[in-house]
This record gives sequence, structure tokens and C-alpha cells, in this order.
Amino acid sequence: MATTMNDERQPNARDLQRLETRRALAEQAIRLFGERGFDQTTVEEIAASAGVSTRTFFLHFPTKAAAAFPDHGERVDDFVQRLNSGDPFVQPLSQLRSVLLARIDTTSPSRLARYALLSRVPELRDEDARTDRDYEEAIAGFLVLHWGSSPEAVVRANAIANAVIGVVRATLSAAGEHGIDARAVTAEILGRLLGVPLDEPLHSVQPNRKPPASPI
Amino acid sequence: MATTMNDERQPNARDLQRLETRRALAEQAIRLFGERGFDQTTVEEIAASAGVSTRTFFLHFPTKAAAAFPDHGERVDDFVQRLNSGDPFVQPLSQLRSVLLARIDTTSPSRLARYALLSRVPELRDEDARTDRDYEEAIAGFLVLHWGSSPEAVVRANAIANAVIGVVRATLSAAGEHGIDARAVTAEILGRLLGVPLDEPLHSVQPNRKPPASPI
DNA sequence: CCATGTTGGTACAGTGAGTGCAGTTAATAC
DNA sequence: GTATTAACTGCACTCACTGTACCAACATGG
Repeated sequence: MATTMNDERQPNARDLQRLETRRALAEQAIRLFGERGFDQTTVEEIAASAGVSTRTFFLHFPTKAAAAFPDHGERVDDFVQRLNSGDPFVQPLSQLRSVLLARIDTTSPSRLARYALLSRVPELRDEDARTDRDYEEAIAGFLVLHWGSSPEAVVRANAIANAVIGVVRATLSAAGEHGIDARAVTAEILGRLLGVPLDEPLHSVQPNRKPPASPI
Repeated sequence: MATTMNDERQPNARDLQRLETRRALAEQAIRLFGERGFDQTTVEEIAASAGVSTRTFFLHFPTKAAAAFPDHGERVDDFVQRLNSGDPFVQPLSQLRSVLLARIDTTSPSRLARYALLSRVPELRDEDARTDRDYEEAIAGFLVLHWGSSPEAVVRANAIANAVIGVVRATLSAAGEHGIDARAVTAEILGRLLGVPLDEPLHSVQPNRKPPASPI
């Protein structure tokens, strides 16, 4: 349900300890995955590099691959919050579109580097796809909220959620891999998929609707 | 490279034996996954039910989950062949579109039942997503073949491949789960994504291009 | 400041997926 | 008929991941 509830407290010494352990585990995991490869890295090594026991690793991450995505939960929560915090009179697809594009615009170079790692390591790509399902569910839920939960609406919502996530993943991973600007392609394809709202003209996108020309 | 080479032979007794073992393994795996659930089924049990040793299972399938998709390779090969066997003067996106819709039209009820199982079992859904990457690569390769391999074309091809597979997966799984007709929604969204070719008017699709109305 | 509950971490034993390797047997090729 | 191949087996091994009992440090409330 993506609880955006504020269950904040003053962080204890214990909280800080826990956070630091988690951070160290993720750091060492990402480092070792990059250096030796995913399969050549054991959880035992990650834990030892972070200075904790193997068992502790699994108190922080459910799987070996999950350590490469330490902030996944927060990012999904943030995404959901942005989706739902828009002007309620804006068309939901427009809202979705602008949240997605904003997210691409604010993707840090370090995060892009992570995407580049992702596309090179199949196991991490799998994990990435798995985590993307949280976004799909968020998007589908958001659309169903506006469209109602008739079977047709649900199918439509899921189809669009899947498509949209597919586009973003592909363009972001290309951006990480080849340094390409993800925004233009994403905006163009999202425009076709979700409709091009008139209030935000796109930069480098043709007027649309002509048979998509070969990009050469 | 999806070798569509004909390396056919007369199947001898050994081939038949191998095929039969593989078939029995897949059958028992699917049965047990459905009856007990994925996690509650061990490879040892699958192998025993099929009357072979545990080791033999892994001579036929690389992972436990793969046994639920025994004909994956052939289906991908078939898909690639259909993609490339079209009229070379047809726009590639139109070709892609009609191959995808044809595939949905020819999805057997038994296969739909499998999709329903998929959407209930998270581990199998993961495996499905993993196998879908073969389709993504096939589609992206097909598009790059027509568009050239400039970075922009590659990004575009990958983005569209991801989106298209996402749509098909969502609609097929909804069709399996709720018995909904996958074709209409797929055709509509693919139409928006890939362009609606004039030579094949769609059934239940609005003229497109107006802001996508709430389906309620 | 002490008693008491809480919690992050550890040690250990276990399950099960997946692999490498060295056979065995039976069909096939020559 | 003999040599070869290939499907299958048995066994030992690695490693991801889990359940459980435990400890030690910290938090909390009087």
C-alpha cells in the first residue's frame, strides 16, 4: 500500500548503527559486483568486506542481488507520492507522463552509472526487472484509481504501466550504457503512448502521427 | 542469432527418449507448481515424479523455473521467423504489429491457462519476464535491421521492444486471469505505440489521437 | 542509576538449487 | 562385432538462504 505515513523518530545510536551497516553492505556489494562480477562474488565476501557476519547480510537484504538496490523502497515511495500529489484535475496520463519525465531529468550521473552496470550484469538486470514491478503496480494502481476497477480499465492500466516502465527502463539503460540523452526518445514514445498534452510542447519531437520514420 | 537453420534429422530412438523425458519433466513440474506452489516443490520431487534422477532434470532445464516453459526456445524461433518472413516493403512497425496481434489471436486456451498460473506465482512471473527478454532482443534486432544501428535507432528500438512486450504480457496475463479479450486493448495500445496502418482497420478502436478517454 | 525489555548482530545447523566429474548402459555408427 | 556416442546416474561440492538460540549493547521508565 506504499505507506507514506510519517513514522519518523529521532534516530538512535542503534538506528545509526543499523543504517551504517546497511550502507556498508550495499557499498561493498556494488563494488564487488563491479570488480569481480556478480557470480564471482559470494555473500560471505560482501559481509566480510563490510565487517559483519554472513547472517547479518540477510537481515538487511532479502537476496544477494537486492544489495545493489539499497534505496529501492524509498524511491518507489517517492514516486507514488509524486504521482498522487498532482493537481487532481490534470488528466492522469498527463500526470504520469510528467512525473516520469521529471524523474528522468533528475536522474543523477551516479545513478546512470548504476544503470550501465545493470545492463552489463544479467542477474542484476533480472533483479531490476523484479523491482520495476513495484513501479508497475504503483502506476496501475494510480490509473485504476482514476479509471475505476472494471476489468477493462484494469487491463488497460496494467498494459500501459508495463509499456511505460519498459520504455523508461530501456532509455535509462541506454543512457547509462552509451551516454545517450534519454529524454528525447522517452518523451517521444511516451507522447505517442500517453498522448501529447498541449500545455507542454516537446523539444525535439516531430508533430507525431505520421508513420514513425526511420530515425536515420 | 536465432538460427532458423534446418538441422532436422529423422528422430531416432534416443531422440524420442530424450524428448519424452523432457516432456514428462515439464508436465510434472507444471502439475506440481500448480498443486503445491513453486516453493513447496523441490526439483527432486519433480524428477522422481517423472521417473528420472535429480541430476537428469538439470540436463534438460537450466533452472527449476525453466521447466514451466518447455517450448520457449521454439516459440521465440517461430516469432523471429514470422517477423522476418514478411513482405520486405511493409513498414517494420506494421509488420511487428501484425505479428504480435496474430500471435495473440492464435494463443490457445491451454496457453492462456498457463498465463493465469504465471500471474499467480511470483517466481514464475520472474522467469517469464526473463524469457521475455529473448523476445525483446528479437524485436529490437528486427527494428535495428531496418533502422540501422545508430545509437538513437538502437535506443528507440529497445524502448519500443520493451514497451510492446510489456503490453502483450499485461494483456495476455489479464486474459488468462480474468478471461478478458486481450485483443482489443492490445490492438488499441499497439496502435498508438506503433501507429495504426491504414490497410488494416481496427475493430473496436477509436480514431485515435484524441486524449485517451477514461475507459469507463 | 538500576532493572528490564528491546534490538542489532552472531553462531550454528540445516535445506535446496545448481555444477563438475566419473561412471554405466544401451542405441548407433562403422 | 566392435567402437563410439549420448542419455542418464551417483556423488561430492558450493553457495544462497532460513530457523533458532543466543549475546551484548543500548534504550526506557521509574
